[in-house]
Amino acid sequence: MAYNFKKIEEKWQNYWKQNNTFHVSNISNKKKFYVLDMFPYPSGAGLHVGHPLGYIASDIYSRYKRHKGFNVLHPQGYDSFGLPAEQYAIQTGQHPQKTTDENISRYREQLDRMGFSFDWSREIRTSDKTYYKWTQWMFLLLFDSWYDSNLQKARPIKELINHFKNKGTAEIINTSINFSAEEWLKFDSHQKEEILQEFRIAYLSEAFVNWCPKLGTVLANDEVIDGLSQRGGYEVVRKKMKQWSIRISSYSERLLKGLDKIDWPESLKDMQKNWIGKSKGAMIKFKINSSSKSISVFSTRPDTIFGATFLTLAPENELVTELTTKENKKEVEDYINSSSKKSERDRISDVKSISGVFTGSYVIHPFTKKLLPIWISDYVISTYGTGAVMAVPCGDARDYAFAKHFNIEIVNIFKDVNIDDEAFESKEKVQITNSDFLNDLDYHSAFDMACSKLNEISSGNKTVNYKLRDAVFSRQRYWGEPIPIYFKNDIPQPINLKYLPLELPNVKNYLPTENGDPPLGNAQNWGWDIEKNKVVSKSKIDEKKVFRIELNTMPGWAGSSWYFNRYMDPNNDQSFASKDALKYWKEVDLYLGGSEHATGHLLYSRFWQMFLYDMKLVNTEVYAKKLVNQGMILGNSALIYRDIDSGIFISSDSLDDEKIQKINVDINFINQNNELDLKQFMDWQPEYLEAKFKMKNDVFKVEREIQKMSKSKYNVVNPDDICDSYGADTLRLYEMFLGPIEQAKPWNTNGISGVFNFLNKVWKLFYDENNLIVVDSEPDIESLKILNQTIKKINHDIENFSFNTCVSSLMILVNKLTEKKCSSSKVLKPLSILLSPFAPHLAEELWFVLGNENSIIDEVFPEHDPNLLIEEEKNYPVSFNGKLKFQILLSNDLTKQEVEEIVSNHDLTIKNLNGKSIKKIIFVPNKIINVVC
RNA sequence: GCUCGGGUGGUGGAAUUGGUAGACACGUUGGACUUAAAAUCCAAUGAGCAGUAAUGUUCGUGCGGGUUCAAGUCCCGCCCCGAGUACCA
Repeated sequence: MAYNFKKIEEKWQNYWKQNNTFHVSNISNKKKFYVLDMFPYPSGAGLHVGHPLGYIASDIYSRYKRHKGFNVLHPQGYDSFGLPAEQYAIQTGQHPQKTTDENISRYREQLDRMGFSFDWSREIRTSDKTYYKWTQWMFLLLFDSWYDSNLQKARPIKELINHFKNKGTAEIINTSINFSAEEWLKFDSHQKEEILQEFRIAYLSEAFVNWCPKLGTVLANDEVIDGLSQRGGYEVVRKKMKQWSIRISSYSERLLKGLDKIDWPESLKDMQKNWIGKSKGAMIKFKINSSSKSISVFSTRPDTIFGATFLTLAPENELVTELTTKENKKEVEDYINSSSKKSERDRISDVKSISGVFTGSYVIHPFTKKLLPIWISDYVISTYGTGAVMAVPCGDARDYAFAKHFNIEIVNIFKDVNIDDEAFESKEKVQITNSDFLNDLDYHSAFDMACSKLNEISSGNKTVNYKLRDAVFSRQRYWGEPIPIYFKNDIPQPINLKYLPLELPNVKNYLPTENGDPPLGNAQNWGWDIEKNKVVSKSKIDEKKVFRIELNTMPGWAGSSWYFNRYMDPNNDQSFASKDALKYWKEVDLYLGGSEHATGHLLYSRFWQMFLYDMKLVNTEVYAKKLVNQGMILGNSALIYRDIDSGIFISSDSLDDEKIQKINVDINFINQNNELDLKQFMDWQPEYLEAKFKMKNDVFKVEREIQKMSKSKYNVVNPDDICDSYGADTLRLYEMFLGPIEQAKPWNTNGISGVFNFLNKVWKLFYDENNLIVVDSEPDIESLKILNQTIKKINHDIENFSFNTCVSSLMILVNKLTEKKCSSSKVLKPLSILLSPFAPHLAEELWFVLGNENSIIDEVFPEHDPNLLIEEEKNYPVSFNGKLKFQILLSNDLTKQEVEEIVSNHDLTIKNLNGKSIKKIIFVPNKIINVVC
């Protein structure tokens, strides 16, 4: 009988479905274990081979834990709000809800084929109103909260208002606003709200966006390539807009400290640490020469203050207009204009070109009272520190280059250091000179001294700065959660929690309105009636009873920042999850997903959970104890060149000196010789219908590049074909066999037949051409030994998420059993269970043919018998330098004397006591001896 | 640019974390079975040199240095590739 994977897989998938095998209860006397995957965004391209990599790994672990006797929660859902569905809606006019639903059912079909042990009764979708109701609810909590820096936690805004009523801003730290209780009571509602906005965790502020004037819309960074829009290749500028933001920066210190409490990969923690970017330094105030104002600067090197010879401001700095003198006005405006066309990333990463412009104004050095010129340069970023830099050319490479370029004075404050050619950036082994009271001090003492002197003359103080910025929360998009806020006389008002969800309205057009409003501006019914407490027609807005509703929607990260809590109790409509459910499941025990989320989702969700914890809504501040990163499966992308000036597409082999933009095209349009099918390409998107090409010998070649597999890169490979020709079990094993899960790797199917052969070999241990050949007799000792070795190794390797080596071990075992013709049920039974997490369909079938009636999933995972694992000693000589040389590796129980005896004996061999019996092998005279004869 | 990874045969990758580099697969070559092919099974397979052969020997983990009796593994300096870089998810 042959291995019929199709029949087997169908049979067991149906069995699991009919028996609710993977349904998990919140009530159990077993220990709980929560295994979570990062839920997918249901893109139109379907599930690609990269998605299952993590899901297979987590499924193996979940099934393993279940075999070990845990009550395992292993849910799945969809992060179903997002940009691509909206872009598709713009192109086709179809409602994103419709395409999202279609994509989800496609995903579900694909997921079902792979035999995952998900409990689908707990499925969630972020775009479902029963889900986003709670996202909106949490947003309003953020709106109605402030961060108390004294207590280091979030508190209800009401408590702050009470505090203002009684004490004004007294005792409130980390704020620049000051008023008394009496003053507070006299403020009108506008003024009060303005002040509260400085404290609310969700607040309105001006922030920069990518604005494309030609398309009349805000673009995501992903839609901008080399400063031009991906669609059409138009100019994009940075423009200020009123935006909702989340004050995540107030949690900087806790987010940093919290890293110590979680078992996440060190590299990922490092990334978050650096992203939060804590640095110690000083806030230094420089008085402006020509006005009463001053410029505050954050510097990590207050010790070098006497080396400061100018100040540099970001072009966006609010003081720029005021500081610019008449003579410099045109130059400054031109400069600001040109830098608004550069992306922030380009500005920071371009270290080679030096640009800047003098404002014409000066500040006064707090100690020397010398005048320092104020310059503007776009390497200074408005969102880091104060958007102004104290430039010390002798101690900073960038300032040095800037000063040389513009002929600004350079003062050397480092004793015995030559700075003729470059700045001296080290803090170590140097004394300060030329610096008045800091002379002869080292870095640390000078740092402290400078800070205390600044404090004395009220020109600054020691401070800590974080790079982490508040998170912009508004999107000028349709397909996202509506923000449950209406505006009464321009004051944002929360919609009462009772009336959530605020449902996403229908619109005729998913593009921004003619006057530049977000797509929700197209909604007819988008007024909030405060008497009826419901949405009414916009035409009824009268600013008395009916008010306009916020037009922006929430970003993708809103719904994904708390979803792990929802799985615990997904159908609850009284709360986001019941207290009992939250208490039982508590937190995620194993979270599996890509490291590309390191500074996005994985930081936002930690913040969100901390906030919920502060609000006493969850029981733990840490939502995922352990995180394992799955490396990305990379795709082989195809890119074509577009001439920026003419818009003509250029074949990759006929590029001259054109300035080009690279565009990803669908890999399905490319043949084996990397040639593009022009017809398919032109039909692909409306804007390419009229495309013109520069070709060579009538063919158009593309460039190939390895990139992450993603719909936006059009390089997606589906797993369906592999399920069709080899089956899900083969796919599962193969994806694991490809390499360690943490490692990124390009997709290829070269070795898949090896894994398929393995499953066939397993099958042949049970069946010959016609019959079941399993026998009850005792197995031979060698088969038993290797079985026990494998059991030991697999237990160890699963716990360490080393699934690729598990597969290898299984292969070795099966090869051995085949060689030994071992068909004893005493070996095949444990083999089936070992196989179960990896190839669950086949394992179930084998378990069944061995005469068992119940699913294999609740069988106890085998433990090895230590008596069968006594290591054999291996003997072999080593030689080098033309002479025979022996290494004697000693076990701990050999004495020196015994060693000498062995050495003196000329009949030497080397004993390799194989790792287990001796832990560490160290050199002479302790445990290793080299002997030359 | 900055932060974090990675680089081992023709290919994917092993290597008990400093102790026999190349497990397990793929591919390739040869053989068995077959009229033939597919499938399956067996054998060889890092490169070079010597030898009919068993075998011996040199070189080999991106590049250049270093530490060590011993380095794929640790340290210093480079090169290349990937991810993220604050509105893709």
